[in-house]
Amino acid sequence: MLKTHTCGALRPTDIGAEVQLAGWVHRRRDHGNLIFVDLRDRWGITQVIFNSSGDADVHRLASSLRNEYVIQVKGHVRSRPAGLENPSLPTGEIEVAATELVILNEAKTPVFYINEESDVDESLRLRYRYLDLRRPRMQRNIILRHETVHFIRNWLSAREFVEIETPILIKSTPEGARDYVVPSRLHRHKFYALPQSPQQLKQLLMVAGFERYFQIARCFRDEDQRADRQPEFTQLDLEMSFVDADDVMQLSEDLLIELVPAVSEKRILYTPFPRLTYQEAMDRFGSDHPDLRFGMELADLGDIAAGSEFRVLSATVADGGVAKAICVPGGAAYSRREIDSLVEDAQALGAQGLIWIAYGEDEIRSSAKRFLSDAEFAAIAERTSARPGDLVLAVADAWKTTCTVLGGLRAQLGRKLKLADENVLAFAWITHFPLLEWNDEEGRYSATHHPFTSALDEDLHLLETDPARVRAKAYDVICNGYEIGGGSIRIHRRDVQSRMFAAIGLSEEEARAQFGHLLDAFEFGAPPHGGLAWGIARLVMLLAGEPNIREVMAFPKSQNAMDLMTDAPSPITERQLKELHIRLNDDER
RNA sequence: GGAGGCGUAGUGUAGCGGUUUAACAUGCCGGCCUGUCAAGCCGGAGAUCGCGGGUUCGAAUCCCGUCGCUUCCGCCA
Repeated sequence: MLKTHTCGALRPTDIGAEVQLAGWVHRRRDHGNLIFVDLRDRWGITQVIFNSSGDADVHRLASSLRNEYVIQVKGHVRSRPAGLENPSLPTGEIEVAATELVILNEAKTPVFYINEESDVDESLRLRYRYLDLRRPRMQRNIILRHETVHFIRNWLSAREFVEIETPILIKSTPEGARDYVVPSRLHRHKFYALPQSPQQLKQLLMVAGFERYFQIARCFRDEDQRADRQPEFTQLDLEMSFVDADDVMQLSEDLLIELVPAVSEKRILYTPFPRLTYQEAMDRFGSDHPDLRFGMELADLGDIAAGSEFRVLSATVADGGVAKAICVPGGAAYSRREIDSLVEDAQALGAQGLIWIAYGEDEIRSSAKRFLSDAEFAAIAERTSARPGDLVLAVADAWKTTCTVLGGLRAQLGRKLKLADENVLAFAWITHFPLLEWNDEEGRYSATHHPFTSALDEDLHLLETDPARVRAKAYDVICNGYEIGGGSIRIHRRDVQSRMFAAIGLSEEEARAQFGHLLDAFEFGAPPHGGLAWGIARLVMLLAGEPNIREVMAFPKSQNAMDLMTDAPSPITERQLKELHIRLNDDER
């Protein structure tokens, strides 16, 4: 070892010891005859002092040090003079008086500050990720991620789960997200796909009798990015046999409840985790992954709307739509411009329009001033608990549109008004998702979750007659407005799986071609099974209090899926293309 | 595929409603300095204002296009 101690280790009890440290020059303060160097490694910072009254060569060499030089120092530990301790450093009571100095490597001036927290252009950070990762924030986050994964592995291993790796080169299936594909050299014109998740493989592991499986699994989806979404990501993937939905939820809830205090300072708001049905989550919060750290719930104005002279309201309700509203505390003070921008936001979210009512101290301003009676304004205020000074935003539209628009505004205003306590994690379960969703584009139903999800026993008989009403044995775990994970009890019977494929418009032949391995397996004694998967980075992002997923990934991609450091994706050679039997279509470049 | 934001010395920003030597902070280089810890003081270098085109007597500034980063919608079994 080039060092006897880390830069975070030395304490007053070490005074007098001869030590050797190695690390990066975090900062230097050159007083001429006296040079202070803050030496940094992963574990901390130790002040090293070079004095011209000592070895002149060492002192001269020290004056050539610059930020981020990699050095090795030998010296003895001594206490700092009285009154000159640095209480903000764990090593602040001591310093190392250097007797020897080796410059292990010089460094160019960093392209951005490593030694202070400051905003840097994202593309620079990504291009020089190895420098970005030196910064304390990133070191903390990456280590937190390690601790999280480590805890999960130990916890599950202690409960007889087996970690099993599944292949990265698998079969492409057109259902679901767009696959990343890999051309085959040995098989002309054929392709592997990278897994969107190990879903089918873990089900086959249940058929294989492992009963309790998990994996920290890399997954790939060729879809566009979001702040919480990368094309390549890591899941905690988990599957169990002979369980029902409650068993899987309880186990992962227990894991989360023990994990959070073990790795973070965050407090879990509600235990046990509240359980909301999909219907209830949409009705009350306008989202299937609402932020439960604040209220601002959607109020139903159905009865008020039904009896109103205001046609926009009454006709919508008469046509089977709904009318709902949220109350924005203090919103009556918003300028007309701010309100107009909320109307625009609502339209961008899919609403035909947004009715706003500003309840002032002595007068009411409203976009529906001419259409609503005083009694109706009063009834709406009562229903939404609006007080003088508040702003009510109402939407009348189809149920789902109304809910998602108001849910979107609720999320946006919650952030703007800082209604959420950032030290808190509000976990909850969302259950009773619809099994199928109508896909307008393809003119057929598609699976809400995935086509291996089983229906509620009491709804299964509707699969052929009224598919939209079938609810799933599926559950999502949500936190602070993010979907952290989801899972389900799977179909384990061949006949039921065939009915499901038929319900999403897959012919027997197509099902056979795409999922034959699964159907076959179900004929060899598949046990009842279910599981779930968490997005590891999303969870760590919340634990770290970070606003986006890149902050907890060592080497994330940019929004257009590029690796700005290595410049991937990049062209390949003609020879590689030839081996892969691929000819590029230059017309499409 | 669509909508918005940003792009000015190494870095972070100001200047944008037309007239500047393109400003400030920090970093960088040099000098002074024996108790600093975001060290201090003095001096210096450093920017074809992302790129291309247009309007104008004159463009960092206005217009068009393009590239990069980012946020959102679509998409994400």
